[in-house]
Order: sequence, then C-alpha cells, then structure tokens
Amino acid sequence: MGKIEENKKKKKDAIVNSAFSLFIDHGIKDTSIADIMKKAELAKGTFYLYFKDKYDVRDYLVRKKAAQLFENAIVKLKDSEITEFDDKIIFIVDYMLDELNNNKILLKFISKNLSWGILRNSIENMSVNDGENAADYIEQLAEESDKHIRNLEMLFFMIAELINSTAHSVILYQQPVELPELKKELYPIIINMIHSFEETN
Amino acid sequence: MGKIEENKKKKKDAIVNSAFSLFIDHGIKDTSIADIMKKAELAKGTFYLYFKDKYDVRDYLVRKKAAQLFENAIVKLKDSEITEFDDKIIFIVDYMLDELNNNKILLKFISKNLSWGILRNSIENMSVNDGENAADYIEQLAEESDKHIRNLEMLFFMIAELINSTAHSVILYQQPVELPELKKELYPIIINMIHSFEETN
Amino acid sequence: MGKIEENKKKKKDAIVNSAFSLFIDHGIKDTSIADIMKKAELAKGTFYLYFKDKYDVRDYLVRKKAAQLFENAIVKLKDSEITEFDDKIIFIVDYMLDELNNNKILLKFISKNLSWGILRNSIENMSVNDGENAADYIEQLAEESDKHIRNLEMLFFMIAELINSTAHSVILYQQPVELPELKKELYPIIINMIHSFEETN
Amino acid sequence: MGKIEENKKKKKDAIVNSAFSLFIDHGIKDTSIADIMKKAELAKGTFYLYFKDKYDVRDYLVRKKAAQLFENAIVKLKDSEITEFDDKIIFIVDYMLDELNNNKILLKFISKNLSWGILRNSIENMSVNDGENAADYIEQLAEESDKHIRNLEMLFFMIAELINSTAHSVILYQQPVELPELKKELYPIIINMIHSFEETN
DNA sequence: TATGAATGAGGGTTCATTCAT
DNA sequence: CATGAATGAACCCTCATTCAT
Repeated sequence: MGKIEENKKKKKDAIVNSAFSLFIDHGIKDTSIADIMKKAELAKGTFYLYFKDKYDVRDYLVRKKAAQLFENAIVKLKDSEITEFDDKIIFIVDYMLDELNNNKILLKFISKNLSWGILRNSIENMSVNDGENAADYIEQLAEESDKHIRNLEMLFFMIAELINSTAHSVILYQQPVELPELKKELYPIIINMIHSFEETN
Repeated sequence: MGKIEENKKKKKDAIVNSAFSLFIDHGIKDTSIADIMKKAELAKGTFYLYFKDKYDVRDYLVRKKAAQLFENAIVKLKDSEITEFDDKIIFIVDYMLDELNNNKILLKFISKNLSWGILRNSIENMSVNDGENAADYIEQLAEESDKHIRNLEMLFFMIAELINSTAHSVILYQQPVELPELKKELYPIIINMIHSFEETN
Repeated sequence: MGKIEENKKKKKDAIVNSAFSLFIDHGIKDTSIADIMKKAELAKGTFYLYFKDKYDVRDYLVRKKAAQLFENAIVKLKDSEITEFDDKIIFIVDYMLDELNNNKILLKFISKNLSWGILRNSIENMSVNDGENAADYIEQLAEESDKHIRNLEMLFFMIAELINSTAHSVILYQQPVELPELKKELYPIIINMIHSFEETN
Repeated sequence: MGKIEENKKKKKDAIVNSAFSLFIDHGIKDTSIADIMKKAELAKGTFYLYFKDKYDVRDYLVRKKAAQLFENAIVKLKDSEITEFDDKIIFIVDYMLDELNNNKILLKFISKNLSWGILRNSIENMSVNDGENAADYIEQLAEESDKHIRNLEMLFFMIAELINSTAHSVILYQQPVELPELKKELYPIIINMIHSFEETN
C-alpha cells in the first residue's frame, strides 16, 4: 500500500536526519546506533530494517549531501546567463566553495568521507531535470560551448579531488591560506586544467 | 643513563611497529591496545607510559612514514643529475607515486590519515642533511634554478593535495583510470601549476 | 473445506521441512523462527498459527522421524522370512543402526532429542497397518514365536536406550570403537537381555 | 606469586559454583553470563578471563561432577570387603544410582550433558590415589580377581551408557518403571555383559 | 487466515583504563 | 618503571512476539 511505503520513507528519513545531526555533533566514531534511534524516536531494532550499520548510513548521507550541493549549483547556473564553458565550471566551483564555506559542518562531513566512487555514483544517479543525470548535463554544457574535452570524467575527477582536499584544509583550518587567496590561485589552475584536457586538433 | 634511554627507545619502537602492522592488517578501528601490546610482547599497562591512546600512535606513525617517503625522494634526486626546477619537482612526484604504487598498504595508511597540518609539520622537522629541513631544501632548489616562486608553501600544498587525493583513488582502486594515464595528465598540470606560481616580473 | 484443510497441511509441512533442514544445518539454538519462515516462504506471523515455539516444532519432528525409522524397519521385516523372535529383534535393530549410519545427520538430530516419553508416544501412535500400532505389533511378534516376555515395555526401553546412546557415540565419533565392532558386542548382549526377560516357567 | 594464583583459583571457583547453581535452577539456556557473574559477585568481563562461553563452563562442570561421583564410589568400595569383580562393579553402579537418586538435580545436569568423550576424559584424568587414574584402578580390580576382560573400555562404555540413559528416565520421570524395579532388571544384565566380555580361553 | 513492519528487552562481547604487586 | 588481572560501561545485534492491515 501507498500508506505503508510512505510510512517507511518517513522512518528512513527520521533515521538519516538523526544520524546526520549526531555525526556532525559528536563524530561518527562517538555516535552509537542507540543514540541515533533515540533521537529518531524509534526502536533500536528498527535501525536494522533500513541500514546495515552506521557506515551504511554515512555513505547514504554523503551521497545525498554531495548530490544536493552539486544540484543546487547547477540550478543557480541555469538561472545565470553565463555562456562560456570555462566560466560555467568556475561558477559551479565557486558556488560550491561558498556554500561549503557557509556550512563548515557539511564540509567537514563531506570531505572526510567523500571518495571518487561515491561521488561518481552520486553524479550519475542525480537527476538534474527529469531523466537527465548530472554527468550528461556537464557533457551537454561542453557541447553547447563547442568545447571538445578529451576525457571529461578525468577532468572532473581532478577538479573534484583538488577542490575537496584543498577546501578541507583552507576552510576549516585556514591552512595554509584563507579562502579568497585559495580561490585566486585555484581558478587559474582549473582553467589551465580544462585547457589541458581540450581536444588539440 | 644511556642504557635506560636506549631501552625506552626500543620499547617505543616495538609499540610503534606492532601498531603499524596491525593498523595495516585490520584497520585502526579494529585494532585494540591489547592487540598492539600482545604483538609488541609488552604488558598492556606499559602502553600508557608512551602514548595517550591509539590515535596518538597513528599520528606519530603518519608523520614518520610521510617524512621517510619524502626524504628518500630527495636522496634519490641528489644522486640524479637533473638541473631544471620543473624536472626536479616532477622527479620527486614521480618517485613518490612509484613508491606508493609499490607499497599500496603504506598509501592506504598515509592518504587516509594525512592532513596538511601533519604534512607541513613533517616537512619542517625532517632533516635532509644535518640541520637542514626539507622545506628549506626545496627553497634552495628553486633558487639554484633561478626560479622565483611567489608562494612556495602554497604551491607545495596544492601539489601535495592533488597527488595525495588522486593517488588514493587511482592506485588503490584504478578509478577512474590507471596510474600511467594519471601521470600523463597530472604532470603537465603540475608544470602548469609551477608556472602559475612563478614570479611574473 | 477439503481445500482449506489441504492448504493448511501444506503450510504446516513447509514449516516443518524448513525447520528440519535448518536444525540440521545450524543447530536448533542458531535457527530463528525468522529463518524457518523465510525458508518456508511464509510470513513470520504465520508460524504462531501452527506452533507455539521452535521447541514445539522440534518435538513434532523427533516424533515423526523416529516413527518413520521404526516403521520402515517393520516393513522390511515383514518382507523377510525370519521366524525366530530373537532374530526379528536383531533384524530391526540392525536395520535401524544401518539406516542411522547412512544418515548421520538424522541420527544426530534424533539421538540428541529423543527421550523415552517421546519415543513411547511415537511407538504407540504409529500405525503399522491400518489401526494397528507398533507396540501391539511387537507383542504379536512375541506371541507368534511362542515367547513369553515378562515385561515387553521394559525390554524395549532398555534396548532402545542402549542402542540410542551407544549409536550416538559410535556412529558420530567412532568412539570408543567403530560400528561393526559395536554390533559384534551389542547383539549378543541384546539376545541375553531378551532371555533375561523371558518368562521362566 | 602464590597469592595471585590462589586468588585466580578462588575466582574460577566462584564462577563455576555460581554457574552450577544457576544451570540447575533455570537451565543452561536460560542462564546468562551476566547472571553467573552477578551471583559470583564479579564483573561481567572477568568471565572471559576464565572461560570461552557458558558451554565451556558446562563441560568443565560435567567433567568435574562426574569424576567426583565416580571417585566417591571407589572410595566406598575400598572401605568395603567385596572380593569378586562382578560384585565390585555392581557395587559401584549401585552406589552411583543411589547417589543420583538422592541428588536428582545432579542427575539431570550430568545425564543431559554427559558424552562418552567427556566421561572418558574424566576417568583418565581422575586421580584415585596419588598418580593413579581411575581407568588404571578398574583394570587393577579385574586383575586382582583373576578376570580377563577382552575390552575393558568397551565394557565400560556400554555399562555407562546403559546406566546413564536408563537412570535419566527412571529416576527423573519414573518411566517406564521405578528405580528398584530397574535395578532388579539391570544388574543381571550387567553381569551378563561382563561375562560377555570375559576372555574365553 | 495471513502478513511483515515494528518493537525493545536482553544477550554476548570488547576494551580502555586502573592499580596492587 | 613494568606488569597484567580486574573492571564494568558501552556497544552491537538478535529475535520472539505483537498487531494493524
């Protein structure tokens, strides 16, 4: 029945939200399943009807949060009137860095737990518009701008890893510099990376 | 007494070596202090005379292992006859990637636990020659080649983060490509990064 | 309705068969009702419409399996042309030992759970021919051979306990001897037991 | 130190005694390790310094109790002036049956958990006098009486299994008869068994 | 009748830490 | 300094049983 399915979705959400807030506040290591379920106001045993263990919840959360972040960036990009491919990429990166800077807690959570496997999976299963995934969308962006990127996935991988790892240190610990300075150095490098991956014909 | 000091060093080494091998084999989470001390053939209580907890040992280990890796690269570089600054950096990166590729277990351990704070600390306290630290040594390299790098620490930070995060995914999971392909794309980008940081005068 | 009754029988059989196979494979302690019902492809709640708990199923099974084993022995005996009472008893014992030896799993299950109460109940409710129970049948055997046994039940009890307990150790663990050697010692003793119980008049 | 060893012995005894009393009162299945340790007035974790799990305690207990019972029988036998081998065996059996009849709780515990493996191990490691085990003692009994038993272990095995299994049913449930009647039938059979095993030369 | 999601008590087990020796 | 027996809080996870559908 629709009613039962709906109820199950509600329960899963309660668990996930409770877990997120506890992971953020006390760290994953110091969050027990009992804690999660108490905060979710559900019985301890119920946890195991939805997840295998707390790391299963963590992966689910990282996927979900990373996807949301990226999706928001794309929505904003569509609202803008940027036409150049390079500028679009920088726009997305800039948007995400600002978001993470405003939500350091989310950054801490994502960057400690994001791996390329999870990220790629997120991108592929993320729906930008109906039936269109994020990876396709980026490809489309390149085509629209008449850019020919040799290996879009690889470009993405590198940019993502560079952002993820530098943002972690810079935003959370202002090490070795602060965010504006990072951006100033980072964006030219990203532009260079894009050119590096452009089809040379 | 020298004898007593020596004895204490031996015990600390036993603990550290035992811990490293167990962290590698079973992960930090699944290694208990009892395990470490049994393998080290010392009493459980003795652990607390040397370390606060197992995360204390982990940090000590990451620092030590990362420093060793970098130091070895520099030793090899000195043996070579490379003169250009760019080539020297690529040589170091290449050496380290190959070492990590040959010792995936070490990579797994380092890259999961390495943060810029620990890395910088390692570099600064690492002695290349007597009384000379690694950071100074790199600065010296740049000067020798008549390169003027605006912000050497920042350049280092970026390169280190890019290598660390991409190597993790590529070497351990061959994702999204294999190591030779990563190198092919990575080195031009690093060269570009260096140029990006060159003093434009 | 016949249809409904039939359906219920089918469900009960499914539960019982599933339970038997799981009890055998993992032991009773490590078989949960959830396991039983998953294998039976029925809902967990349905279990309680047929049995009180898993020990209820176990007793049902032991009764059923022990009765089957004994019944088969009697069927074979009827096919044979043995005339002497002693020989008939030995035939039955021999048949059962061989069957148990060929089906160690069944032996394990039966002998760990068989008590005289359950066994006697099995024998009494077992139908050899229509409306004739096994105990009556044995009594008849004795009469046919002009034997007068003082206390047939007691004789039976002793033989059954001796077989059950020695077979368990010998067949499953070859302790303290192997089956052929056990038989060699056991059969004369059984013959003696029979004589011991013969009416001395 | 002797002090520490002594203390450990005391702790083990406390666990074992607590476990025995709880196994008897509530059954093994319904006795938890927490229960055992609470009654023993020790911390739960301490249990695992002495035993693997509760079945480990059970085996230890069965061995110990069966050995004690047998040892007592032999002590009494020595006090008596019985000379014939047959009479000696019957004396031992009779003594043990009476003891078990007076201590039904012990009977319940032993007979549900005694296997030939455990029993044989008990007999072999049990010291009757200094450095002399029970198996040797019985062998000596036979020799003293100029009896030649072909296979003493096998004889023992059969007698033990027969007593153990019949006593269980008869003493605990008076099924199918009461103890005196069982004895009346059992002893001639045991005598027969002994003769069955006598060297025929 | 039949279902299976939900419950929550309760079990086993681990382990960092202490402290008497 | 070094030991390792003892602790007991804390955790994970299972599972018989219920009950709304």
